[in-house]
Order: sequence, then C-alpha cells, then structure tokens
Amino acid sequence: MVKDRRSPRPRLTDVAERAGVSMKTVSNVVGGYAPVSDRTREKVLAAIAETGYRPNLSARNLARGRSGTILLAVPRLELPYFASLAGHIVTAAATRGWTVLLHQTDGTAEGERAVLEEEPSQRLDGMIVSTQHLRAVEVHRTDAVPLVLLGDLEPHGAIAHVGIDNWAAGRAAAVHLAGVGCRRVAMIGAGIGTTRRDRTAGVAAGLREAGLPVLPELLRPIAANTGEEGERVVTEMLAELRAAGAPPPDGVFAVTDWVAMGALRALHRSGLAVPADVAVIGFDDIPYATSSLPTLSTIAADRACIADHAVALLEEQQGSAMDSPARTAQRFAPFALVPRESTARP
Amino acid sequence: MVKDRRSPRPRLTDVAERAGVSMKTVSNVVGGYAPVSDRTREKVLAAIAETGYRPNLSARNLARGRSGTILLAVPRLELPYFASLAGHIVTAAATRGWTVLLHQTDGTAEGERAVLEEEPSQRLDGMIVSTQHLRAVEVHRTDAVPLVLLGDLEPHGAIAHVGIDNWAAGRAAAVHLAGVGCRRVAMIGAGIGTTRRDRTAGVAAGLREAGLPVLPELLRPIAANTGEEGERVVTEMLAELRAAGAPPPDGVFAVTDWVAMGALRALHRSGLAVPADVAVIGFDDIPYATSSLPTLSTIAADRACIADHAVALLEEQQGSAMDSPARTAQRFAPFALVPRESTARP
DNA sequence: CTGAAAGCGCTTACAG
DNA sequence: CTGAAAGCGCTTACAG
Repeated sequence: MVKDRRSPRPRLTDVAERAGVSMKTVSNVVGGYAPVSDRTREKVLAAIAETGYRPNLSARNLARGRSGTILLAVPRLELPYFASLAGHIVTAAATRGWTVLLHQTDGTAEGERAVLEEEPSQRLDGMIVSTQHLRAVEVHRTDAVPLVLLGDLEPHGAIAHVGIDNWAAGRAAAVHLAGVGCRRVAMIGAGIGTTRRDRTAGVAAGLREAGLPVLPELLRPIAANTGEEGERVVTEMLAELRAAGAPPPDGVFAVTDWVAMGALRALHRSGLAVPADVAVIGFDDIPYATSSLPTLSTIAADRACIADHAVALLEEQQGSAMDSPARTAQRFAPFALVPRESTARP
Repeated sequence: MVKDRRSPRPRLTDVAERAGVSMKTVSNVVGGYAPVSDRTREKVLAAIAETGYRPNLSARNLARGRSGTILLAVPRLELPYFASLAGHIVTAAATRGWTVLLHQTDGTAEGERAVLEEEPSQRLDGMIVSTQHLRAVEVHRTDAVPLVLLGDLEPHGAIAHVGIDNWAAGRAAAVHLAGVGCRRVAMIGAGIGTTRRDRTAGVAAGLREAGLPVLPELLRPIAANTGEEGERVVTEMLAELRAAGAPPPDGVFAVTDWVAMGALRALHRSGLAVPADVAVIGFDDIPYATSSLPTLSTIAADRACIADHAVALLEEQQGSAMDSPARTAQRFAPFALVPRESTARP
C-alpha cells in the first residue's frame, strides 16, 4: 500500500463524510459508545478501512477528560520479575486505552515514599505501585488519583491491593522442603519478621505444621534482596554456626531467586553440595532460575493475573467516589511451586 | 497541603488570570516557547505554584499535532539487558515530554517484522526498535514515522541506528581471553557467522590478532540466546570434541550472559573447572552476572548513552524531511570489559 | 515582549 | 438510532 506522505492523517470527519453519516455515528462505531445499526456500522467500517483512519488519542482523552496514562512504579526494571510484570501490565493497560508511564523506586523506602507523595509531573488516570518497604498503613492518599498497591502487604482494607497469597506460598515452600527431608530450614531475606502474613511467616507456619522447628539462628534478615547480600549473609550464617559447633542447615528458603543464587554461591564455597547436603528454594521464577547451578526450585506467581487485576481495579476506580469498594479491594492471584534440581532428592 | 477534591484541576487560563497576564504568556513560560521578561516570569511561576498547575499533555499534544508517545520494541522485557535499556529510554523520553509505549517482539524475526510493518493501533511520534534477526537492508520504511534501530546491524547508511561497536567489543573480549592464556577459544551464540561486523566477527579478529587460531569446530551457532540453548550446545560441542579425540576449549566467548550461564552449567557437568580449565566471558553485564558460580566476566554497554542517542535521534527526525541526516545517522555508545571470576587466573 | 482568537480532533449532552 | 454544536485545554500564527 503506497501512502502519500504529504496527505494529512484522516480524521473522524473524513470518515464520516466518506460514509455519509455524522461524526457522532463514526465516533460511536469506533469507541463503541452507543449501539449503531448493522447497515450503518458496515458503511462506517468500510470508510475506516478505505481511509486508514486511526483515532487521535490526545483528542479523545482531552474530550473525555482523562489523561490516558497510568503510572507503574517498580523497584528496578532490571529485575526480571518486575520487568515481566511490567510487560503484562502494559498489555492489560493497552486493552483499556492506557499508556503506561514507567517509574523506578530503586527498591528503597524513600523511592517508594517519593512516588506516592510527590506531585507527578503530568496528570495520571491512576497509579500502580509495587512496594517492598512501605507498609500499607503508612500510605496516605494525597489526592483522588486511583491507586493500586502491589506486593507483600498486610491486609488492612484501606487501599486497593493485589498480589499472591504470600503466606500460602511460603507455607507451600516449607512443606516442599519438609517433603524432601529437610529438618533444619534457614530463611534468608529482607523483611524477615516484619509482617505477620508475609512469605517468611508462611514458611514458619509450614515448618511447624510439618513438625519442624523454627530455629532463630537460621532466620537471617538481609539489607537488600540481591545476590550479593544473599551470599554475604549465608556465608556469615555458616561461619557462625560452625563457630558455635552447630550443624549447617539442610534446607534454605530464600525470599527471592536472586537471593537464592547468592545462597548457592555461599553454600558451594563452604563445601556444601546442593541439593545433596542442602536443598534450596527461591521465589519469583526468573528466567535465570533454569540456568543456575543447580537449577532453582521456586514459587511462580501468575503475573498476568496480577497485572489484569491491578489494571481492572484502576478502571473500576475511575470517577468513582473515594468510598467506592474498588478503592479498597484486595485481590489475590494464583501461584505455583516449581520443583527443580536445587530441591531434587532421590 | 490539603486539597479540595471537588475543585477542578487548574488550567492555563486560571494561572493567567491569577498572574494578570494572557494565556499565551503563561504558555511561553511553561513550555519555554518564547522569551519572557524576568518580572513577568516570576509572576507566572508564583501563580503556578499557588494554583498547583500542571499541564494537560493531551491538550498540548493535540494542539502541537503530535501524539506524545513513542514506541519501544524489545525482544522480551524479562531480559534484564532490555529491561534496563527500557528504563533508560523511558527516562530520556520523559525529558522530551514523551511517553513510551512498550512492545515485545518475543525475539523472533516475525515479531520484529510485525512491529516494523504493521499499522500501529495509535499514532506515534517515533519508534525505537531493537532488532536481532532483521538485517537493516530488509527494513523497509512504510511511512514517515521517525525510526531508530538498536542492535547489531551492519552499517549501511539507510536507517538511523545506535548501538555499541560490537565488533570492537568482541575483539576486546578475545584479547582478554588471550591475555589470560587461552589458546583454543570457542564462540557460542545465535547469529554466529551471519554478519560481518558483529561481536563474533570481532572475537575472530581479536583471536587472529593475538596469534590464535579460529577453529571451525569451536564456532557454535545456537537457535536462541537463552541459558538452555547455551547449555545444550556447549554440552553437544564437548561431546563431539571428545568423540573426535580433540581437547576441549580453554576459553569460551558467549554472545550473551544468559548463554554464558548455560555454558557454565555444561562445563561443570562435564567436569571442567571455570576458570581453571576454561575461562568464560559473556556479554551484557546483567545483574545476575555477579551471582553466578563463578561470577561472570562480561562486556558492559553504556545503556544510558544508547538510550540518550536513540531518543535524541528521534527528536531530530521530528518534522524533518525524509532525507534529513537524522534519518540515517549511525551513533555509537561506549562499552567496558568487566573482568570477574570466570576469567580470573593467577 | 504581550494579547485576542482560531484551531488541533475528538466526545457528549441535547434535540430529534 | 442519528445530527448539529459546544467544549475539552492547550499552541500558534497574527497583530500589536
């Protein structure tokens, strides 16, 4: 199809003229705003095809009084879990005519606070914010912009929130470790002990359920969920246990696959074999979980489902009163435990 | 600051009224379109601060005849290299008032072709497309939408392109491997042997320069740049060499860190120690390169620089004729070789 | 350096 | 189910 570069883009008027109907009717067909007779619809669709018309979203948004963009804040896009989530959110948002403005909080409490409290540089139809540090009770709504929180939050009912049931996922991981024979399970990760219903709390519950102890010396909070930190803390833990004459753990739960990769390094350097001596399970199912040595057992959240829920909740909040149920809804997405080499025992 | 939720958002008119000037003047201050006297500017800025005014981008874009959005196509957002690049591009685009529409090609030739040839669903001020399969000569411009290609392209001068000098980077990797004593270097990766100035061609040149042979049996193209493929192909190569009574390589160049991680697995399973028996170097410097066993030496591209160049080229192409130099400019960003454990020898 | 006014391309009461 | 017209909030010649 050859196009004349100098001819201006076709507008709604051009389509209307060609189809012999009013702009309003074309608008109704394109936007699905009101029912149109089949005959008219066909004429309009033909005219759209002939002219190659595509709507001008700026004009549409201006007329409808919305910005057409939502903001998505994640710790770092470089982390595959969040990148993947972002991809799904972009897709879900596009379905509703939204463009996603990406924002990175750098995974710090200040970064999270900033995006929630500072004035955005442009108008937004809504915000999806993935928090790691900020507790939901600390989030104060500064205005009426629709907001959905993602992540590991305590259910408190004041702000819309979507995530997986981290507690249940942690519990499943613990049951899996117990099932492959672990008796001394260590937990490594940021946020350990801070919330009541998070993944590490679930692990503890799962261990108790399996009749295993939750040993304080094996609970290791870390400063950041990175591989380096995971390696450092596990190395430290092994040294302390050795010094105390205590045996090493025979199972490790890491809050994140990246942390688990660091744990793998630390265990290897201490001469412990995975999974023979120590079984290791991570969380997130990043692409690299299948390329580590050994491959990593992990918990995989249904990220597409999380994305759909989040964007849907934003849509339900559009124009709704501050006390609408969509403002405070809590939605859960499913997860799956993916067993791989790091917990494979005969 | 308490805000009345029911009061409508302040507009340019409101600011103008408050400052006692015309809309045009406020517009000039906000957009920097024309010089304004210091005294007037101050009055306007004060009024903006008092009203909490923020521009409506839909209205601005409509008036200026642009869409305010550019499209960025990457193979998969889950790959940290591209996620990081996307983050930088979002930042660079925001500086120029652009919102980035994210698109994933899935890393396939069809996906790349589709985004370049199909009609976008909305109007775009430009496109940045990261290609892996499509050769630049195959890219046919279907319309006047500004376009910048990213990736490993042959310089041909017909379409704007930004990337690092992959050939030089490959050469640097080869020189590094030679420097740590490698004599039999294998190359693993998709696209091997397809282009003349790409990273693997650079590796070959670097090896020759160091007086080392480029051994055909050590050149291994793979179907996709993934860890699984890297592991499969290296395993296969080692088996073939063994069967032929040939020694294994003592150095491996992988086109991607992820492929290198797969190579690490294959080497380990074949009983070869890294770096003692085989030195391994990857490409991209993904965050996990510091968490693999051993940590991965790699080539790090200056992604912020790539992003800046790409967005700047798009801006230069705005409204310019099809024969403007920005339509065909080639720009290079710097890179660095990052030595880690996988090539560390005493 | 500043003003008054037209226009960007849509949507949406309102009237039929 | 369809039309004619106002309006969304900006920018930009044009005139001063």
